[in-house]
Amino acid sequence: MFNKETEYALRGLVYVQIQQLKGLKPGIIEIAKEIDAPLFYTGKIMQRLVKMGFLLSTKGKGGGFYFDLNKEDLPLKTVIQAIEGGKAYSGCGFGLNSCNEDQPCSLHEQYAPIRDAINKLVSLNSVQSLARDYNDGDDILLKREKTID
Amino acid sequence: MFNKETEYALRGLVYVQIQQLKGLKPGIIEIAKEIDAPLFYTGKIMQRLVKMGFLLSTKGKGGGFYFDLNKEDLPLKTVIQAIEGGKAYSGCGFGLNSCNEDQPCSLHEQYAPIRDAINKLVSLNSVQSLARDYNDGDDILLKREKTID
DNA sequence: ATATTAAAAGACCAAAAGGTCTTTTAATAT
DNA sequence: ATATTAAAAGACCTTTTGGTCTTTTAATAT
Ligand code: FES
Ligand code: FES
Repeated sequence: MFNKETEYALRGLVYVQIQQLKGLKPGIIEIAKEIDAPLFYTGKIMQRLVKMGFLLSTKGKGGGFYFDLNKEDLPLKTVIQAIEGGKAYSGCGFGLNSCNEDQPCSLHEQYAPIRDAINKLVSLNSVQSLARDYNDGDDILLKREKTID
Repeated sequence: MFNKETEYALRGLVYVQIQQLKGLKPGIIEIAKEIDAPLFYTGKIMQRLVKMGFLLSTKGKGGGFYFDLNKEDLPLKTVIQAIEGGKAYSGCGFGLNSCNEDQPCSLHEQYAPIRDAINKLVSLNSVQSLARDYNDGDDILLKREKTID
């Protein structure tokens, strides 16, 4: 669905928000462990997210990542677009030059509603809404135990 | 949506089928030009498809690519899976360990129907059905003229 | 036979994605 | 002030994806 960087970014952001709801400010080591992502890579990605302005951080003792409470909710789409670019889920399913209604490909009629649904999903869901959902009970959002076979 | 190799493969297969309906047997040079893909890369991909048993080819004069008429229609999904592997559109939208109903993530309820729709689309549409649709009139399946700006 | 044609095989290359690690900078606590 | 802590910066590496090109093999036509 998404590439690794986007996946780790979304999971990391949601994890930070979950902790923030508990009044905590997690660091890279904790985040990487909890979202089950490579430590240094997670660090790099979180730093990129800070530079992009999606969240804040402080260095030193007691430091970590946190959200500016004055900012509005961050839709998944905003993060996805910032990392993967606008082409994600905006183009033709068949790889033609940008999909449109006037010159639809054979798959357009079937694909367009799917693409619209994906767009809706990532627009309506935010880092904050997912974190709130998570807080409501289930503990399987970020890291799932591998089923024993 | 798909990676380049899958895109070129699908376009190439559909193009071969379209030509076959006209009694023709296109070669790499023609295919690459018509589907607007890199010549040598197209060649490599078409060869891989032959080796995978999706279509046939003959060398030498009058040679080219064609389908075994005795075989049944080739669903897009079969091609996609052969190239990109089974993980495509079978996993969790959030990157957890394989999506399932028992331990759904926060997005599962919204994502599952989308994933199912994609699966249905690539299962119900085949190289042959797309080629037949194409033959019905519109000429924009494989290569679209860039709109003048 | 042999010249021609076109796919098959495979070596090779470039860019992007994914990932690791060290050094530097900025907080905080003592 | 200085030791400690943790993010920032950035060099570096590996794998995958995407792509190019040459050589070989197998058809066909003369
Ligand atoms: S034109 Fe191909 S999906 Fe819209
Ligand atoms: S468990 Fe995440 S989409 Fe199904």
